[in-house]
Amino acid sequence: MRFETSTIKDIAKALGLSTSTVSRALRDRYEISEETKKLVLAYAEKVNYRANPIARSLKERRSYSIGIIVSEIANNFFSQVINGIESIAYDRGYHVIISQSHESYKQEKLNVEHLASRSIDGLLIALSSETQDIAYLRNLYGKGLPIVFFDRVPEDFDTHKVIANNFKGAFDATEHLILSGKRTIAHLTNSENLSITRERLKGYQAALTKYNIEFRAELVKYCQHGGMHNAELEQAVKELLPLNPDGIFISSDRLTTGCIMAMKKTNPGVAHKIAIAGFTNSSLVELFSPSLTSVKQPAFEMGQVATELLISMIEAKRPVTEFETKVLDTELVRMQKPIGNRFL
Amino acid sequence: MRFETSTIKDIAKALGLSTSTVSRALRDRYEISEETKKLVLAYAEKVNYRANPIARSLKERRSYSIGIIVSEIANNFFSQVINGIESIAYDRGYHVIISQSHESYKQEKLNVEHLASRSIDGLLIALSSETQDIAYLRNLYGKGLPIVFFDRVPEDFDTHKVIANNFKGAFDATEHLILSGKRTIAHLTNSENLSITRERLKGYQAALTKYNIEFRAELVKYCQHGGMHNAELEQAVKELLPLNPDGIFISSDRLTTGCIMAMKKTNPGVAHKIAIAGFTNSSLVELFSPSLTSVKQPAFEMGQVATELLISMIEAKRPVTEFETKVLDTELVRMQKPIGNRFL
DNA sequence: AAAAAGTGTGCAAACGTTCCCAAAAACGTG
DNA sequence: CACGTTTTTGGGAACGTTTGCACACTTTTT
Repeated sequence: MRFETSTIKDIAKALGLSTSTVSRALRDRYEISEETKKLVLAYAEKVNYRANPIARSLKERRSYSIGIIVSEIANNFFSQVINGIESIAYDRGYHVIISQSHESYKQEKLNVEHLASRSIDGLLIALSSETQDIAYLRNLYGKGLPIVFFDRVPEDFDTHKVIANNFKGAFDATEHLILSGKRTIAHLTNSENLSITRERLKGYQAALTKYNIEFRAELVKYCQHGGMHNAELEQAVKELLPLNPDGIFISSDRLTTGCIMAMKKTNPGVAHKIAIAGFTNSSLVELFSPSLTSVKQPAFEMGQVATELLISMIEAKRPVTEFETKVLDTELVRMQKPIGNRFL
Repeated sequence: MRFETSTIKDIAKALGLSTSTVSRALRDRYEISEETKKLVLAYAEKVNYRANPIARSLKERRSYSIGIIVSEIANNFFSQVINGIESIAYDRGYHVIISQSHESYKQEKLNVEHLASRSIDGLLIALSSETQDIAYLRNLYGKGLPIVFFDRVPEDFDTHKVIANNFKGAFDATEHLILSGKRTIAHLTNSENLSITRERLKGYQAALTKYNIEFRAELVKYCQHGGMHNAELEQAVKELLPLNPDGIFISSDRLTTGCIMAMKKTNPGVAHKIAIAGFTNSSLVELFSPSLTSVKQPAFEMGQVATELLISMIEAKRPVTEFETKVLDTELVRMQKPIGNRFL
């Protein structure tokens, strides 16, 4: 069950030309007389000709599509990044294929390899929290697949990368808590595997240092699965609360919302007593209770920049050897103060 | 810049066989000796052979991929539907390509036609709130492209459809408000173009009727852009509040969150005085303040069912003529009562 | 022992493009 | 008007598969 469309051959036959001529007219390549070109174009328009992208891909050995790997599309940050990616990709004639790793290394690898076999022209990827071994990416990269990392990037991989200024974002958030008078500030974060985890931890520590607050390792809790499992989060919260933190800095979107949820569930009483600052791109934070201070990443822009870089690699005539790591600034959105004695 | 992989030809050459034999061994078709099959399979495994899906698509005139059109992936409901779709599609060997209409008819049409030209084998679509004219879909459908609608479905289009029990969901939510003592219940809803709008309106009306509450048209506000524009939402809220509703039933995910946001912004004082019940699949509702009663759709399941139906159409040997409309039940999640005098 | 049936394999065409190469047409130029 | 040069066109291979057909060989049937 497939539907018929007119091909270049049909046009050639109808016009008494060769397929090569028609192809040239359509693609506007090489020398071709203005006259025949017009003729062909007019006829193509008339029969509503659409080039078959599959055939084109086969011949040209590229697909005009780029693969995206994120852990979860149901995540404000990532869906905004994807919107940024699309905005550039479509403009430049590329299609995007989105895959989700669900924070699983196995799934991530499977998806990447699936995409690669579908001859994507390039890959945009934010690593899963489980990922430690990126040999399979090196392998593909070595074979010539352009890759640009964003958000969660590996350290020793020579290619373009786009990240937020995680250090500063974390520093600002922590400093904000300190300036509101908090002294026992916990840090709930993602798997140590991730670059963002390490960078944000450093920002957190730097802020403590600046204000002469001792860093206490037991106040830092890692969630290996990035908050995908509720049990993990609740466990972390359960371990943290007995230490009586008066503030908590949380380092990722899902963890932030998940943590508040876990606190409300396990210790509803204290949820409002602890000041929260966390990375999140949710547009709904204003509705949250308890309210929180959030670090917003320029997600849309991150997607755009990463895509520009990727396309530049794809379309480069010679292998690219100069790589850059773009760092984009985050924005601190301060908690809204309660009005009166009601939490609004 | 493209990377080399081994082809069927390479294998044939290495093994001294013909490409046909290799192809048959790989595809496990026709009569082929157990022996050669093993030989080929072993070698293919060794060189990590991956069939080129592009070539296969060209030859077979199908792509093993299905297109998805939703208005927005950054929407809890739709991202859950997509997860459901993926769960089935991948199992059955299909790839999914996601496109967003951003509630724009033009964008929707463009995306669909783009997908069609990329020879997707079938289409799963939830119409944009702007869409009135679906002639272009009929056209493709007439040419043989299998289409299954979900959530937002057209009335007179003979194909499979999967929807939630919108009438009942709306009825339950409205009834809940009534049973909590509300008598002036407003209804904030999407564009009249959408099936879900009409069905939910009926459910709302039925509940009012059951409890002898007069239906007042001025209490119903439509948002043509489905809450994509803040101005639209704020305007609706501004028109609604002077009518002094004590309850409000909201008919979509984005509108629900958007409306609360708009109320808090424009009239923070009353936001907590109006009982809210709305359709939303957000996992974050528990964090919201004011809290609300929500109608949850079985989004994941909806994606699964729609995909099953679509694949059955794709793989049908003869044109399908018997169509079904599956209706899935919604779930009412009652508002959590405030604990003590704090809104938790 | 010959014919029929069954089994495994290879050849070659096809899917719809693009593009190299050569041929043909058009044009200058001495 | 013969020649070179430029412009335009067509032939045909190639991209990596799948598959109808034919052929060769083996086995069964008569």
